[in-house]
Amino acid sequence: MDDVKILQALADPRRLAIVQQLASSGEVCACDFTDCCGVSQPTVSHHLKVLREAGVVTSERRGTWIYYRLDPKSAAWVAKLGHLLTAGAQREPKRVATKPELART
Amino acid sequence: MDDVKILQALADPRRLAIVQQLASSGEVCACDFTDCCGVSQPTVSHHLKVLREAGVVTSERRGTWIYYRLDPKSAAWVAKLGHLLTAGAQREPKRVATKPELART
DNA sequence: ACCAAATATTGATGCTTGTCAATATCCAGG
DNA sequence: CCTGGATATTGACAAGCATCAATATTTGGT
Repeated sequence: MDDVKILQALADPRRLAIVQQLASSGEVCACDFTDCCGVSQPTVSHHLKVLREAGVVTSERRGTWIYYRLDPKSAAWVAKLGHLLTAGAQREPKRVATKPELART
Repeated sequence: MDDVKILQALADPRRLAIVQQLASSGEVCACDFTDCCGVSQPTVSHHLKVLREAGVVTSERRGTWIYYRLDPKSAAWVAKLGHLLTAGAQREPKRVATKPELART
């Protein structure tokens, strides 16, 4: 599970919309994303592929339709990153010399 | 604060490295990122600009040096997204007909 | 076996982005 | 006010990416 791949997958307006719809619905048919994104079918297919290969979503075929849902592992990773950042944002600056060798005398 | 902008800012190996170093150190001088990223000084400056304009980091000038830290607001937003995704990943599929108008008879 | 609907792939195109060399700007000290 | 170090900007280039039209593939039903 590549860290940057997950962020790259989320860093697109259509894909973020897809992911947000998945988060609220739990499971969505691929054909329903065409409306949500206002973009052609091949483009939706492309975006779903990016999300799939990044491990953000999983797909399950049921008949002609393919249903998508969020992958818990990458979701957990994003949450972990969120905690890391919020913790880091509150941290007191390490006074352990950011740049010791160049410190003015 | 643009949602996608934040993710786009984080979705780069160098910038993620910068952000992670900030998370662990709390505050870092701009000059220290040159080593960490293995990339030229103008490129580091460019990445810091992207992070700044996305609201991911804040900068404070002290003499010749400029110190960077994480912005709590965007950090909180990432955490919120993480929670949204983890919650959505566990949700039971809405049985509220994903595609009612096309349902087979 | 054939048809229709859902999804995927291909190929082409225009836009965005990461990178660097060169140069410019800002700041503290002498 | 000039010099040296830190950071920013500019310009150029290559690589990546989102998008679509056209086409291919898969699947269930008849």
